[in-house]
Amino acid sequence: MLRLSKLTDYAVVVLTRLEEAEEGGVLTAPGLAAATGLGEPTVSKVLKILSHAGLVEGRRGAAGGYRLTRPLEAMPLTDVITAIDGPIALTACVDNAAGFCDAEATCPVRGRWDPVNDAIRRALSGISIADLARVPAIVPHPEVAAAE
Amino acid sequence: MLRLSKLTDYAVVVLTRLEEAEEGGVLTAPGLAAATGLGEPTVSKVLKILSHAGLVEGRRGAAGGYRLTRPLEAMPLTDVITAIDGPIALTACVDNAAGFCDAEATCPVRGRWDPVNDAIRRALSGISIADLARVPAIVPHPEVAAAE
DNA sequence: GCAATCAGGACCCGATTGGTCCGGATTGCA
DNA sequence: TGCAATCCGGACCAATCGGGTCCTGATTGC
Repeated sequence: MLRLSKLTDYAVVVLTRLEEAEEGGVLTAPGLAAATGLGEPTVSKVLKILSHAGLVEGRRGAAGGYRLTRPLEAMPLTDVITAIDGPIALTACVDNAAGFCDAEATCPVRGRWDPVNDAIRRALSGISIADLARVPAIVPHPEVAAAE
Repeated sequence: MLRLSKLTDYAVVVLTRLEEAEEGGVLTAPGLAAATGLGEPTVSKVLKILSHAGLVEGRRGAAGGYRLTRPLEAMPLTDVITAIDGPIALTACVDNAAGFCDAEATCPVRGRWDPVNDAIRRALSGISIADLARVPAIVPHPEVAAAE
């Protein structure tokens, strides 16, 4: 798998749409939901998480909404993943997260994945949300273009 | 998260142990289970998957067991991950896997994660199981060494 | 004062994973 | 030739986790 959560996927979409439509103003959660085609509660949830992480800024009140705190080019993908999926670590038993294992003595994988985590972290840190945003992203359906 | 399954973790352990103890012979699944401290059915399951992927070779019969088909140095981590967790792809909607989305027109993330998948794939392909095996792996417990 | 919006949490449902077990096939040995 | 040991393949169940929804409160502008 190595799959990250759908929320992260949604986050990228929302962030992209935020930068597209932002013209000095703010966008509301329902507005973003309509623009992205996602459910309103889900979009709201994503925005709340992103706001918590400082990637977007929420403004309450009648004319409230959300606003980017930084341009997407200055927003590495790792920030979004970390915000939503937590720290980047492939296994449950990472450096300092564990602390209690039923069989710590016999557990043969302690700390072993660190280089892997590091490699992934490095690979991801070179990608910004802007890099994902400018991908064409609308390609003809693969099954149509090249039916397998 | 970005977490991969525990089975992959176990696989690395089993493979490492397999190379350690192998001296031209084979190791049985129960033997490996005892050596790794994992459950016998689980080890058996891992070995079956690895055998399916061609990473190990199972020999039936009375003096049967499992044997590595290649040295761990020639076994990239991606092979193990692919064998157990399936193809490396971060989202459900990857290049050719989808084909049917309820809202394909409004889905704004189509094919967007490809560069990310590629980056991760590249980062992981440079790591072999041997690289993980030779990590000290037994460090003093983090909570003891540096209580947070 | 009212309406609109964000903020935070609780909650439930579904899916995926982890783990176990069983019967069958194959091989070596007595 | 029979037996025992082992792998092989599948089905099966329980549990954890993530996805998604909803509700109530706090804040702000009109």
